[in-house]
Amino acid sequence: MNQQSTNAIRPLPDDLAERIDLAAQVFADNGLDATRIEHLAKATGIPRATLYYYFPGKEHILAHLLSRTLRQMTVKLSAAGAEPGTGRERLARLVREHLVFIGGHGPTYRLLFAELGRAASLVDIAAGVDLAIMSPIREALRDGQRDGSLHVDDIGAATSIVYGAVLITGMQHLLIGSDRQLEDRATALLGVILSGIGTTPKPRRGRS
Amino acid sequence: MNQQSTNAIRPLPDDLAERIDLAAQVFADNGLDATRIEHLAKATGIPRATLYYYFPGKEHILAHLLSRTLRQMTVKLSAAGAEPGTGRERLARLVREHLVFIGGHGPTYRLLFAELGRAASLVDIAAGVDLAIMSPIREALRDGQRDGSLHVDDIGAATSIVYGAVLITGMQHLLIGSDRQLEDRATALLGVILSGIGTTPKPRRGRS
DNA sequence: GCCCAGGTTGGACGACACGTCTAAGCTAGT
DNA sequence: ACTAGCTTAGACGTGTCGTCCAACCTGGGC
Repeated sequence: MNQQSTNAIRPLPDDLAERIDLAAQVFADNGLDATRIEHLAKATGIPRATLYYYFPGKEHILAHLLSRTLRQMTVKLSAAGAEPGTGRERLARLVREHLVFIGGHGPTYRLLFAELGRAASLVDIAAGVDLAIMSPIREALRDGQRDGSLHVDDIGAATSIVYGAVLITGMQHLLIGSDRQLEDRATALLGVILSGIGTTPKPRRGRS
Repeated sequence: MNQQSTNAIRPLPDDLAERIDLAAQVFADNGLDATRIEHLAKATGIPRATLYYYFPGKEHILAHLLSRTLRQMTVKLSAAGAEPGTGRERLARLVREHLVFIGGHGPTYRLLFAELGRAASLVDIAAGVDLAIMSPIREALRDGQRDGSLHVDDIGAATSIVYGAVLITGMQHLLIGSDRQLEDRATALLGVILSGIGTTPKPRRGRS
């Protein structure tokens, strides 16, 4: 299925498909409202008339970038979730690959984040996020429960926790930066998610 | 400190301050770009010229709404976190009050979410979120570690996990809806966060 | 080499929206 | 009665989006 057809009027030539990616930084820096078509033309090297030859308008260019980002995440995280291993190992891989994706796709990821909060979006971000991000997590949790590597009473809550933790950590990384490597953060996050932060009425608690 | 002065040109009369809140739904439904001043005038009952008498422009009206929402959250969550109790009890209260806030402030909460992803915002949302949301969580975790009601090795990671879980759960509630009460979701979330989802090499794991 | 269809593009243009400004009427205090 | 500030409609200038036209380029077919 050629999903880009909903945002582009016609298939994009290869070099134009490459260059349009440069629009992501402009949108991320300015937001849809303050981004001018002239800005996009300058940043991408694609003349205005050519942009309108391929896209119905500014918002469709943004939608194209978001759809493409969701597809990339779907491919990446499905692959990470599908590699052999216990549910726990797959979950660890998902958390790490997701944070690495965020680290490597800062502008487009912030666009996705902003768009999730916007009702009038041309892209069904919520559906895309469910497919690309939450389904692999859910699968790993379910399989982990089955293979004994995880203990999950409430898969829905656990899915929200894992995704939420990655999202906030990723956004902090993008907005604030950090000396900690994303891989280290992934390990720390997963450690706390697995161990929990509760205490049980036991004389001594062993570290796992 | 009158924080609204950075977004309003002059203090707002009481009835105007009330009516401007109605703009939140318009912004949430349409986004900044597609929201027209005329839309805002219609929804709030405040004429265009009056809006410009009090605000420098459309974006400042949005900024006003966001700042006010952050202040409300700061008040609400600081209070929830400051009530007497163990760290664990305060954390439970914070999670519940936060979700309840989301339930009662859908439009403005989605605006905050969208704005966090937008670089060109007039409001330092990241700073506002840290003050309003993450600080109370951090405090509760720290105190829980001290009073023995919680066991937290990595407070930064745990803070991201708690806030992220609430955020995703709240957004799901807003976007998808649910039959589950927010209070129930809060309880479920906290349960999983406290227990963790890992397994430890023990013959039997007690439920807490 | 010629022809043709489609791609590429600059720039003119109409429509729309933001924000500014003016002026008129209202309100409350003196 | 006067005055200052509030409230507001509507005219206006400017900027931007998106449409359209026309000219040039490119590649394939004959």
